[in-house]
Amino acid sequence: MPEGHTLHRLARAHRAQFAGHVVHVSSPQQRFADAALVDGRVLDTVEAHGKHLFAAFGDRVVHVHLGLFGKVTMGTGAPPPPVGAVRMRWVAETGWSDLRGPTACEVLSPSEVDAIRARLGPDPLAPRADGERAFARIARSRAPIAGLLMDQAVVAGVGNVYRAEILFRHRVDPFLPGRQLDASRWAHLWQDLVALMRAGLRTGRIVTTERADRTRQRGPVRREDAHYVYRRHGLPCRCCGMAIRMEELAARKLYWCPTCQVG
DNA sequence: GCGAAATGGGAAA
DNA sequence: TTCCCCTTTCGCC
Repeated sequence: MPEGHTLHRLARAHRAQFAGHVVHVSSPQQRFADAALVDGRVLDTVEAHGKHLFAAFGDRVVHVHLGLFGKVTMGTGAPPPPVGAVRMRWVAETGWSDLRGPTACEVLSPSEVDAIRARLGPDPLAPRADGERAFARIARSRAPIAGLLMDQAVVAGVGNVYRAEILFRHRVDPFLPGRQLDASRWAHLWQDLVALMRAGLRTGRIVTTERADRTRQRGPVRREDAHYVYRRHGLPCRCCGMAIRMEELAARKLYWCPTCQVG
């Protein structure tokens, strides 16, 4: 489930399990030849910025981007025999981790990492993320807000689920040009996005149909009740009953309520 | 067993 | 805007 919260969870889990340990890095699938460059080194730390993951082994950094299909499985004890296409495997005395299907899995220098980070917008899950910086770009763009939210140079870490849900929660028309979005409306949306993604970081799920600050107090939300509009195309809006709509925007499916989200 | 879809993004046109 | 890549899972024969 690779939106930003997933990467921050992975960073945290890998720090907890591998930081300070010698890691044996390999590529059972053989498609990550550079594994040898970091194999046997001590892992310093792992950080996430948006949907990018950076694992530092001294001056060599493993950069991972899961893309749409990438997945990580990990465990303690001895690693199981590799099943399927394992691009990268980590094994340490504390456990193991397998990476499958990533868009990117490469070894970079610190300056190459800086270059990637420099082109990313603020990450709502970063400690002092600056929503104003994102708004500065939004406010001078004619592009639809739904597209801007998915642009990692504007906001890093938002994917198709969070963008559809955050727009619904604030009743924003997804096709509204960025420059027509009020600063105060954006400020509320950003604040809510931070809370929502923090809840996702805590729970490992994207649940948007209740207030983010209450997700721990209530019983588990059923899968079919977790979203307002995402993949609810044709189903009645939870607020007005109108059929939720779906349309492709920049090759990604966009879901919204045509009556709740206007103007 | 096969085709489609899935939380992405980069390069090419 | 269109194509292409990555892998697994699910629905439908």
